[in-house]
Order: sequence, then structure tokens, then C-alpha cells
Amino acid sequence: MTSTPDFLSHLNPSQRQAVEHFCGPLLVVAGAGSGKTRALTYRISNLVLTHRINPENILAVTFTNKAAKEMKARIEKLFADRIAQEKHGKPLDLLAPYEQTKLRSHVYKTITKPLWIGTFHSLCARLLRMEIHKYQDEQGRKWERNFSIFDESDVQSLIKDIVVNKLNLDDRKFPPRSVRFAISNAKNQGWSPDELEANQQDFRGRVIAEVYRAYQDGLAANNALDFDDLIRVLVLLLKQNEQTLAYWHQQFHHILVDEYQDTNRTQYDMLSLLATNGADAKTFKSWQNRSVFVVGDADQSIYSFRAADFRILMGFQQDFGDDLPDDDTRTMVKLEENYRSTENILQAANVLIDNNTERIDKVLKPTRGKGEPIYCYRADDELQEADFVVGQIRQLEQQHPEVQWGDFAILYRTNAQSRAFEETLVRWAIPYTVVGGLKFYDRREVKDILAYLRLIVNPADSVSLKRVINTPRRGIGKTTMDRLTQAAQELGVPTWEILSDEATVKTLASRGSRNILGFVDMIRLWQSQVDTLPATEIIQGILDNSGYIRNLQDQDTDEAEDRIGNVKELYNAAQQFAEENGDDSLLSFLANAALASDADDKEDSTTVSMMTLHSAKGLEFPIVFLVGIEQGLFPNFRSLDDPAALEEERRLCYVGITRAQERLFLSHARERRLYGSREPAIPSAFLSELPRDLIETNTPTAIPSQGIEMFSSAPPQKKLPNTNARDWAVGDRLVHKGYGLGEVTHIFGAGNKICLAVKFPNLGKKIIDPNITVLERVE
DNA sequence: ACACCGTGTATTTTT
DNA sequence: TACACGGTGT
Repeated sequence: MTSTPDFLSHLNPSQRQAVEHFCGPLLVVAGAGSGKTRALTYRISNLVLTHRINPENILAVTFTNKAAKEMKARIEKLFADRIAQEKHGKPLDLLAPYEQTKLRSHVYKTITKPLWIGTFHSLCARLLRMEIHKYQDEQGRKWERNFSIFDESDVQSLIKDIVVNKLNLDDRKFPPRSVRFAISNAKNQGWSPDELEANQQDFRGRVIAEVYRAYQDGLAANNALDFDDLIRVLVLLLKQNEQTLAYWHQQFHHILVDEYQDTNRTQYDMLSLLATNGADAKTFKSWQNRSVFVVGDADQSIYSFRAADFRILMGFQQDFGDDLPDDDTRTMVKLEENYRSTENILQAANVLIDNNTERIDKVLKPTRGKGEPIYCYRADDELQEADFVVGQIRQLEQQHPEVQWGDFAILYRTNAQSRAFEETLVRWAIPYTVVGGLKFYDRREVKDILAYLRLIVNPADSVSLKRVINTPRRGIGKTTMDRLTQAAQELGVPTWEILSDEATVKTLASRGSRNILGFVDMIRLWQSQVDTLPATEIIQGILDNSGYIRNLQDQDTDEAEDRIGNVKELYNAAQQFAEENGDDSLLSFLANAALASDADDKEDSTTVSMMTLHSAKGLEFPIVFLVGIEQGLFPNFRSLDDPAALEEERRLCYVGITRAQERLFLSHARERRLYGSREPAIPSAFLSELPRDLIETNTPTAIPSQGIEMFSSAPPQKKLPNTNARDWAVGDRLVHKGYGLGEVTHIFGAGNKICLAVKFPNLGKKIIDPNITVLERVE
């Protein structure tokens, strides 16, 4: 192999600077469509080829399985192409098929497999399977390597049980959803229950900390972790065990992170611990043979509601870098050339995002022509909006033979908006796919079977036990189960232990005991084989033994037929997993299943795509429709009174615009059906922020000039002690300075973040944010 | 064990 | 509007 790989010549100067980076910290600020995946994959290849780094010593972290998979695939291709050229003197795809396979499997064995590429969660899970026995939390709780990973619904039911039954709290005052959210947030900040209590010293904080404690008890009792804990527990372990930290620190010489703007505190802690062996990053000097290389774009940070904090990216230069000004720094590279979109689209994006205050200075530089103008359509209502969009799709598809259905995307702020478009697309028989919705691993039948498997691997998993013990019905009722679980709780052992003692079962469950003992025998049988049989055989065995399939067959409905199909699909997934990873154990398959949500991420070039703006991040489409751009919907009303949240909405809009390659259509409606009733709508403030000369409209009023009815552009009054926002009710009468007397007809949202729909006698309804607009109540 | 009805609620969701 | 949930009735 030559010392200067020829693939470097495909790069622009800043990409090249990023790719050739060897040791020390580097922040790559990568604008939309600037080739950041290329920078990552080429750099990994360059580390291996030029610097002779052992793939085992490279850690590359992503947020999605899809991104991890793509990185692996692209690296594999790079190496395979290279070797094909060197050894055979021709490109990979010109080799005989069997030569190709041979070469690919060689590259897989020597490069891709030893590389540590994966999501934060899957990599942490992998490390924890090896190390978790060394961990003990502040209460002395322990976990074992066969721990279950609880999904969101397991977690919800555990928390609800604690709130309602253990702590006897009013679940209206402490909705499990919001308690869950608060706990998750605390975990992502790296807070223990005590730290949460210290950070939030009111009654609510104390209660949530109490739930958090009981919740950790629950997890430990089930030998289970939630998603947040996969990272948090690893961080705690690395902090409490110096040898373990030192071991992994010397393992990972080069750390690369994708979508760095989306990292949260614990993820940052994990990276920084591994990079510096626990030393303060600012004073860490031993970069001779190691690096931290992070790639991200603060302007595309749209997950702060999940505790992602783009300030971590903004602080990279202070934390790891030289902290010099942009022109002098050697620890930041900006990728600003955009290869995706036309100049008009990029200019609109640049102008919009410039309204944000918290940014790293950066512009998207066009590399293509000006392109068509952007078009903004004002519709009467959401049905007419759909007519417009679908009309355009039909017209463009007809006029341009090269355009396919798959070239179109309809992007919206909320899932509920998809309906009007679906109905219209159906009417014109245009094929479409709605991204999102019920995921494969969230289906009831799939979760049922996974619960069986989890119980087999981890008998302490009482949540799974409870799910399957009477599924299908075995005549084991609620009362018997309650009695057994209570006994288990009193003894402080998993429910399974109570069940596996024949005498106890007979005393506690006189009538149902036969059925219980039968169930126990069946599970035991498979437990004894869990280390010897492949996952597929255990799945098949459970499907037969449990009567699950038979029960579905007996139902003889279309729905049951579907469910059988999905269960078989799960079997196939296990088989495929075993083949792809050379590991057929049930333990590994389960770990994978818990963390794989995008089972069906098949790209489809034959259907129109519809999805939320969040789901669209990372994708691109020739023709994009960005719909429902109305004040209160986008930006969403919950963000209206919070400048930081409003900036995040603007970033979301930026993400939407930068998805478009050739054409961008914007639309909004005068009136929209919301929760059943028709409500008036006003154009989004974001529309008036776009450069007018780049946009064509259907009516002169499609984009109002700035300042009129733009409640959100009022001076940033931060958190007023607003008696104003609270206590509004439908039917209240009020006086508005400009509009006069009106009556509240609707309230959107809850707490401080609400919007009112107010009916004024001569002006009709208006949407008003009482946090921003002064309203006087009339008794 | 199941079906029915009233009630409350309603962004976004990589893992 | 539309759904998910909990309570009630059979």
C-alpha cells in the first residue's frame, strides 16, 4: 500500500484537512450537505492506511444504527476498491462475483469487524456486557451481564406502578409521562436521585427524586437498565474503577463522533473519560498517538427536548481545543461547501438561520447553479394545501420524465398533519410512504415474543414474566399473580424465584398452580439450553411450546394473520442477525433487538415520502414540500414564549429547507382543523425572515411583511411572572389592545406554555400567546 | 374475561 | 377529531 492514498484527491481543501488530521482534538463544523460522512469514513481509512492504526484501536460513535451501518458499508467499499485496484488492477465491480465476495469478506474480517463502530447505546451495551459485574451503585445495587434493556413502555409501566401504588401519589398531579421525562433528563445530566434533589429543591423535585430512587430499585430488581442507563452506568463505572477506565482508554486511541451537536452530558462524559483517562481535558497533554475527532453542526441541533445540548459542541474549542480565534485555530475545520442544493435554496437557509443568536459562524457556500425560485403557497385550509401539493407533484411528475415519485418529500412539523396529504394522494392513486408510526419492535406480538426470550435469558425480569405468563391465556388470573408478586416483593426476590418453588406455588395459587407449574417447566427447559442452542431454535421452540402461534391461528382473522407474519419476521431477523454478525446466541440477538428500532429503513425510490422534519434530518430529496408553516404550528406554540426553544424551531426549519436539492415549496393555510374545530391561522414568522426576492407566491399576502401579527417577534420578554398565561378558560372574556373585546374559544397546550384562540366580534378568531400579548380580563 | 362508555388529552422521539 | 385509559356492567 502506498503512503499517500489516492482517494484524498477527491476532497476539497477543508475536507482534506479534516481527513488528514492525525493526533489531537479536532472539531469539524460540517454544514448540511457538505460531505461529513465522507470526512468521517475517509479519515478512518486514512488512519488505517497511512498511519497504520490497528482498526481495533478506533472508536467511531453515531446516534443511529443507520448511520453506523452506512459508515461500515462505505469503509468496506473503500478498502475493497483499493485492494481490487492494487491486486487485480481493476475496480471491484469488474471482478468475478466470487472474487468480489472473497475480497469483501477479507475486508470485513480485517477492517470493518475489528473497528468499534456503533451507536452510543450499542457500544455502551457491548462494554457493559463485559464489565457490568464490576459496577455497584451508590445504594449497593448490582447488575449481571445478562441484564434486560427496558424499552419505553416497560419503563412507563414501572414508573406508573411506583407513582400510583408504591408512593400513593395522585397520578394527575404527577403524570407518569412527565415524571419519566424528568428522571430521564436527570440521568442525561448525569445526576443521581440525590443530585436531582439538590438541583431542584421544591416539592416536585423531592417527589421526583423519590420516584427515581424507587425506579432504580425496580430496574435493579429486574436486572434491567433503561436506554439512559446504558450510557450513565458505563460512565459511573469508568469513574469508580480506575483500572477499567485505564484499560479502555488505552484501547481507544482514536475517537470519532458523528452528529456531535446531539450529544448530552453523559455522552460527553463518556467520550472525555475515554479520551483523557479521566484527566481534565483542558490540561491533557498526551495526544502523541491519540485523537478526538468530532463532526457536527450546531445549526441542525433539533433534539434538545431529549437532553441533547449543542453547547457541548460550541464548547469543544474550550474543552479540548486550542481555543484560538477561527482564523488561527488548528483544532477546528469548517466544511462549508454544499454539494446538495441550488444556490437559491442555500441562500434562503443562510438568511433564515442568521436570525439565531447562538451559533458558530458559518455559511453554506453554493457549488451549483442558482436554480428555480422557491415557491410559497397560501391555501384556504389544510385540504386545499394538500390539493396544491399533490397537484404540483402530479404536474412535475408528468412534465419531467426523469422525475420519480421517490423524488418528492412532504415534510411537516407534527405527525397529525399527514392525514390530509394521505387522503389526497390516495385519491390520485399516488404511491406514498409515511415514515414513522408503529415500529416493528413495538408491535404487541413482537414484544410478547421478546418478553419470552428476555425471561429465558434473564429470569429476574419480572416485567417480562408478567407480560407472558398469561399470554396466551393459561387461566392464571390477576389475583393469583398479585399474590405471587407480593410474596416476591416481601421476600425481596424476583417473582420467578417464587414461581420456581413448587410448594410455594401450590400454597399461594391453589387453583392456578397446575398451569403455573406447566409454564415454569417450559421456560426452564429453554433456560437450560440458552447457552448451547442458537437463538432461532429457541424462538421456534417457544412459538410452538407456548401455544402463541396456535392461539393466533385459532382466531382466524386477518389481524391474527398479520401478527403471525410479524412473529415469523422476528424469527427471520434472528437468523439474519446471526449470519451478519457470526453470533447466533440469544443474548446477542436480544441486545440487538432492544436497540434496533429502524427495522424497516428501506429506502424507496418509487413512493412519495412523508415525514416529520425531525425524521428528515440526514436525508435529501430533489423536490421538497415544507407544509403548515403557520404561527403556533411551526414554530410550535409551546416554543413561543421561550427564545431558546424558538431558535430550535428555526433550526428545524433550516433542516427542512436544506433537505431540498432542486426545488423547494413552502405552504401554509388561512384556517386549519385542529383537535376537531376549525381555527384561523397566520403565516409563520419564519416566512417573513426569508429573502423575498427568492420567493414566488400565489397571492401578495402569502408572506406578510415583518411585524404584523408576529407575536413571537415581540421583544424577548423572558419569563414574566405571568398571572397572564395561567387560569384562562374557554368562555373567558377579555380585552386586547388592538382588537378590543373578545372571547376565548380554545386553549392549546398546558401550564405556562399555552396559546389562546380568541374570537373578536368583527375580526373573527385570532391566535394569541398570553405570555407575549397583554390581555385584560373582563369579568 | 370482555365489551362498552365517559373522560381527558393532544410536538418533535436517533436509542 | 381521535385515541387511550379506567371504570362499570354483563
